[in-house]
Amino acid sequence: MPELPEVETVARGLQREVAGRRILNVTLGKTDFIDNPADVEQQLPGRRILAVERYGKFLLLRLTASEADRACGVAGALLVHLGMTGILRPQAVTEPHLKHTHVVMRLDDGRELRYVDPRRFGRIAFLSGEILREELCRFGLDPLEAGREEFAGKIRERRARIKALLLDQSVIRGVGNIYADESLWKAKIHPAHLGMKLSVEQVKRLYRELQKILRRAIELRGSSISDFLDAEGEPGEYQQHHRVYGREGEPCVRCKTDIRRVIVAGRSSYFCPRCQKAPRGWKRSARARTAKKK
DNA sequence: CTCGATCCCTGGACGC
DNA sequence: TGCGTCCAGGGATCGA
Repeated sequence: MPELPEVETVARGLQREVAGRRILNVTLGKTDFIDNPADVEQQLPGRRILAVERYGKFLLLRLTASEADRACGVAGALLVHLGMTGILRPQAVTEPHLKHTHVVMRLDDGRELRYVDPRRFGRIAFLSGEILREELCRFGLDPLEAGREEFAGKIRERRARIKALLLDQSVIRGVGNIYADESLWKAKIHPAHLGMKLSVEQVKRLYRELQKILRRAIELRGSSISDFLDAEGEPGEYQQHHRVYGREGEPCVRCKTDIRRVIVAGRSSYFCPRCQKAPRGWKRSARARTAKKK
């Protein structure tokens, strides 16, 4: 599932593979995850891909102004969110289309840039000018670019649970369930702690560990849990370094206590009950919630 | 402001 | 083998 390290890996691959290429035409399959399909179909052809960047969990394909109306044409960008199962990569025209191929962009080098996404949890949009600027402004800090003070400020001013804050793209952009749990474990913070209840020391540790984990995961080309592949069609390796994510019932590598899974902020959260002490009141309310549900 | 619930979607795991 | 059921997850949205 593509989070910051996976998207960064894809962005770097695409930058190598397709930056500089011109888009000749666009063919769409299912379009219910595309903001304005007609726009994508009409605006892309003729434009050149200037660069491919990562923005949070989005891929940002910077495009030139269109050839047809260079006089009044505006530069824009194609935003691609891979959702859970999205794969964006260039392939030879001779390669057969995989099932669930929903966007095909013919390039001027004879290849096709293809977007495949079985679950269609992703999003694609062509945006430019002020609209693009506004869209990007909705998101919070990039955890690798943010300073420690800035990061700490954003966390400690909020009463929401730290897990919810890490997942909230308008607070921190790019972190998802895997890297949230991994960094909280490393920093020894229970996911249900409230942002404003964390000590300066705890937030510092979280900032440091989150950055370290993200950087290491990028080096290993991300985590491939089920179907993540990068722009070259290769899986990542960071899943072999997960300490808590997906390891319910296995011993904590620090203290041997069994890893547990609870729902925090509506998401599965893996943690070590010994290394990551629950905040006061959490256990009781968690039990009450489970009981009520039954 | 923060929360949980619900929906979107498909494939994989699991039970019978 | 072949069903049905549950679950995964990011994000939008809605009501409490």
